[in-house]
Amino acid sequence: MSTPRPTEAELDILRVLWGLGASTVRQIHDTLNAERDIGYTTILKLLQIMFEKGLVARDDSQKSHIYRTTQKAQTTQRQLVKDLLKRAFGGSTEQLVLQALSSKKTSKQEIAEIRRMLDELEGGAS
Amino acid sequence: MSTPRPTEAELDILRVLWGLGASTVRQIHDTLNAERDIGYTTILKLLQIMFEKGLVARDDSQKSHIYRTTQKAQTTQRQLVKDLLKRAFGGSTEQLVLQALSSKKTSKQEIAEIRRMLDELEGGAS
DNA sequence: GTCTGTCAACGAAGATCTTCGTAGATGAGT
DNA sequence: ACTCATCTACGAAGATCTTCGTTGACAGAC
Repeated sequence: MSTPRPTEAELDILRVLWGLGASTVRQIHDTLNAERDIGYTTILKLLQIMFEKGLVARDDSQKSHIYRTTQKAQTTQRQLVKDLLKRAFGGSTEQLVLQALSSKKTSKQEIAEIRRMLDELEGGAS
Repeated sequence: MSTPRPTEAELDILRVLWGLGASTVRQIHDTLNAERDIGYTTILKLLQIMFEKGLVARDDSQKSHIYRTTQKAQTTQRQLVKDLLKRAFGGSTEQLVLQALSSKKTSKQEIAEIRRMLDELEGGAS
């Protein structure tokens, strides 16, 4: 039983948690509310739903419960990429990478970084 | 007024249209129904909705209307990648590329292909 | 001209997602 | 003990998405 794919609003919250680490509803709301108008109880409700889905865990030993992700950012991100790869690119990794690189101006530094990753990947794997 | 992001079911249909080119509802249904059980009228309804959204155009000069995409596959794919980049990766292209490459075993050939793309990208752009 | 199969149009039910108001609990300060 | 601020829990409304049944149009076969 794996965790389901997060919805859009849920992903917003996960993104905040990846940035802040374990947080209270208040902290998450403050962060997210700076980007877009959103009610406190909306965040709370979402976290409760995410808790039921297993997307987050919580420590309720304090009055203000503390939420944290159950999956590493990498794991969730990889799943999302895998989905997109299958649903939109028919599994063609290089097409996805191509669009990723051309969807945004990519700096020479980033390109060098990616080259390094390719080297590692080629060196290590089959 | 740009076209909205396709939903999951809509993307299934776009993927078929990218593969087949302009098609009738029947053709799309036959293709998609081979993958998963789905009613004919479901496809029809989706195409009508997609038509209203501007995701597809249609030629209704024949009894069987013929649908085609209004955007090139590349355009839609790039938009989807851009969204994912922003929503899940905080804009870090290299993280996305990294996850793309490690989400599936990537062949040496694919890696070489990607290297070539990097060369081109670096040659042309800033 | 009637029957049969195929088609588009329409409406609607059910699921899921998003959002928030309200109510009730709890702890801090006075 | 009372009040105020803060917190969780709950329910529900509205939006969107997904799916398909039904209906009526139409064309070809007989």
